[in-house]
Amino acid sequence: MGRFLGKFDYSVDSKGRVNIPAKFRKALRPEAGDVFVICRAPDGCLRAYPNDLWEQYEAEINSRPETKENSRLKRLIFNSVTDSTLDSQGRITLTPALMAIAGIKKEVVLLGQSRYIEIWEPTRYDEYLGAGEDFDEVFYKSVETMMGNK
Amino acid sequence: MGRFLGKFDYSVDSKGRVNIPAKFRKALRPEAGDVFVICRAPDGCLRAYPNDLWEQYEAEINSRPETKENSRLKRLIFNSVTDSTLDSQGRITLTPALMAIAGIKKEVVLLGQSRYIEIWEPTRYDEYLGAGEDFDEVFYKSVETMMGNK
DNA sequence: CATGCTTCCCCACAATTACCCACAATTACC
DNA sequence: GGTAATTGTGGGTAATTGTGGGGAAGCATG
Repeated sequence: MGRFLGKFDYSVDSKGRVNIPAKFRKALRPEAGDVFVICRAPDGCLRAYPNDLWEQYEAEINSRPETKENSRLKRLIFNSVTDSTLDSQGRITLTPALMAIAGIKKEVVLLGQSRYIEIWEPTRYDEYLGAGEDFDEVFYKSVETMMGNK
Repeated sequence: MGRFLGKFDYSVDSKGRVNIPAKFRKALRPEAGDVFVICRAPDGCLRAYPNDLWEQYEAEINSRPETKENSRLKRLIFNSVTDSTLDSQGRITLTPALMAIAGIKKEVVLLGQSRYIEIWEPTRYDEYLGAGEDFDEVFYKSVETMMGNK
């Protein structure tokens, strides 16, 4: 319970609304109160955090020393952060600013990442996954050790 | 108890449902809650992990620092992960995406791998076993490698 | 105060999925 | 070896899900 698994392809309607898979809605803890916090993430995608998890993340950021670098990171993050409550059909709404950052137009990929959800523009997503080492290489290099030992 | 042994040939119906051998269902620990997590595995097959085992794996991934490399690994893994609960007849459901990855159409081979189950397309499975070094070679080589490293 | 624009809430509908039942073949058991 | 339970496979139906759009309720603007 409380985990997001699976890849889903959805469309964005003219109002910027994006469906959240029923599976993910069921995985949402009641503490999150049907609220997602959406922010920009590395490699050109967005992340939707359940509200309760975001609060932990926010606390962690605030606890960092206020160096020049941390201040800049904080401003970059908060510049595009938006919270969105699920509507009665189970959708969230993306702001134009968020869509611009991720290059999202009419289609999105939703990627369950266990504790949060990533939102990608489909083409950008395919290019990201296609670049670099392929699955078997990465698997044998990094995963096998751990899976084998436990 | 709690181990999957044996090779089974089953069919995939029009809804993507695949039977799980009664023997495997009995071996499933109650902590798994009749849930399997199915993901892509090396050499063109799939793996079905009992939920409790998968959760250990997931926790380990989540504990890693968010480096560029780890992020990519995480996305590659989660890209093809789906969880499936046994239905009332003891079957799991494969998504079209998973079937495409493994080249599965109408038939599958289920291979008990002690802690998890591998799912293969029959032809691909036979070719994999037939190609490359034979049993004796691999066996002795593997033992020697272990001796050398210890 | 009226007008336009946006935001939210509700309704509608096609497609998909989950749940249930059925049945033949196999296996277990006495 | 015969009978009863279990197992593997298929399909039908009802509920859910994904998607779109309409209309009321705010909020700024002229």
